Amino acid sequence: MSSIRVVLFEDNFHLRESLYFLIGAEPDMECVGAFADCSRLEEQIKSAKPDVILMDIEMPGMNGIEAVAQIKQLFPGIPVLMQTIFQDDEHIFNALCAGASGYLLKSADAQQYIQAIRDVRQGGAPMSGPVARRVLELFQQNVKPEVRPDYDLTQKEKEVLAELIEGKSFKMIADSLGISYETVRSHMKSIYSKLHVHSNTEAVIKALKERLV
Amino acid sequence: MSSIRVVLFEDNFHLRESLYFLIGAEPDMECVGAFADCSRLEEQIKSAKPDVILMDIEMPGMNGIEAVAQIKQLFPGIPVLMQTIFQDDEHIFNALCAGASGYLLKSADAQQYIQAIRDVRQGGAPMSGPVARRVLELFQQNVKPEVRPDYDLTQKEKEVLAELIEGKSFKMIADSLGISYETVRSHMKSIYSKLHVHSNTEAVIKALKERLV
DNA sequence: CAATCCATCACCCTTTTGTGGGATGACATT
DNA sequence: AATGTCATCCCACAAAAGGGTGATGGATTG
Repeated sequence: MSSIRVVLFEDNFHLRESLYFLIGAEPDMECVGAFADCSRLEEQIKSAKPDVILMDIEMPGMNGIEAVAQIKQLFPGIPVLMQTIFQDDEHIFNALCAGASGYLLKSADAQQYIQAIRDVRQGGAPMSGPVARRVLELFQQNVKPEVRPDYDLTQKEKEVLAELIEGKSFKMIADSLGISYETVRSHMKSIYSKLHVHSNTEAVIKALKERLV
Repeated sequence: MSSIRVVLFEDNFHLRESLYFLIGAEPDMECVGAFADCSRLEEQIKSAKPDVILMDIEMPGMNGIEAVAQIKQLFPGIPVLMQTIFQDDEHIFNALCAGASGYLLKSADAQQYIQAIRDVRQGGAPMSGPVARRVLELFQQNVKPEVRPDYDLTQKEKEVLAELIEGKSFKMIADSLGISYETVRSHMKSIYSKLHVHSNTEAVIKALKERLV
């Protein structure tokens, strides 16, 4: 693979310089930008065309969390690696919700930084040990392990339901599943009777709330 | 720290033996149990007193996901590392919800296994790269109470929408809000235009997915 | 005070859904 | 061979929802 293009945002001058040289020293990486703030985020990224962005959370002006949210909107494909001294839930939670692809504590050593950049580039999600554990715990708390009831829907019924919660009308469903309008209506009837509902809307609500599809 | 006591559950004989010797060969680990199934889960663990459990997902009898759920109930302090060939959402999601502390793909090499065991012992949550990424994505999808787009819905519009996602029909909404059917329709029209949707169903989907109410 | 926005309601017409039938062939089980 | 389930389709009628237009009074605000 060609060289990994890294851009970093870090307000501390010394740390920024250190990272810059650290990255530059790796044979498979180059640091194509190092900025002290996100004042011109969009153009900075546009011109640097990075493969990976290293973002400090605490910065003057726009902070790293707002920045990652904005990056995810403008350049959804570029993974953002957060680096911070904070390891409290609030910061981790917010950064990850904003779309970060990894979360490094500044206690990490040089080799961990480098490895994390490679990881995130290759589709991983590098996180310091304790952070990864916290993510799992937050996940386990927030995403209820609720066992999903099974309503004995057949395969086709599930397909129809899945299309329905895409917001499609019967006609559109018929079209995209390649079956006739009447068949869709048939399936809907049996879905209703299995879910004990009497409308399109109720079925969608039940399906979404109970994660049936 | 004293030696890390590992118990492993793996139905494949060769893999089980390999892991057994692999772990035994490490100076800071010992494999204090290697079982082909979870038939006597509780006593096996009780007598082995492991620090870490390595659990295969696909096994005859009780599968790894049920097993981890049970372990978490009986021995909440012992971290469980899942190992599997599956990397689909369903398996990852279920395993993590059940309480796993890590998730290894069987494509991992020997050193990754060993490192993962050390990690999980030290409070980390080792996950193979793609799995970690999926966990983050699932997390980002499921846990986001923060970002709520605002569509400038008026108070009454919100009320109507709230009733709608209860599964009520326009008539029922009119009734319970004490306004006329036509007024409900009026509100619906303006909700549609604000949410940029064209049906009852789509509005409900958008409202539920974006937690508008 | 004029301009807006909101909540309220009405009427008309079209399209989509809900509900009740019924029919066919494929396939699996008994 | 009989039974059952599933996916497929059709018809008919009624109910519900979608879309357009417009009207009223009240509250807010520039």
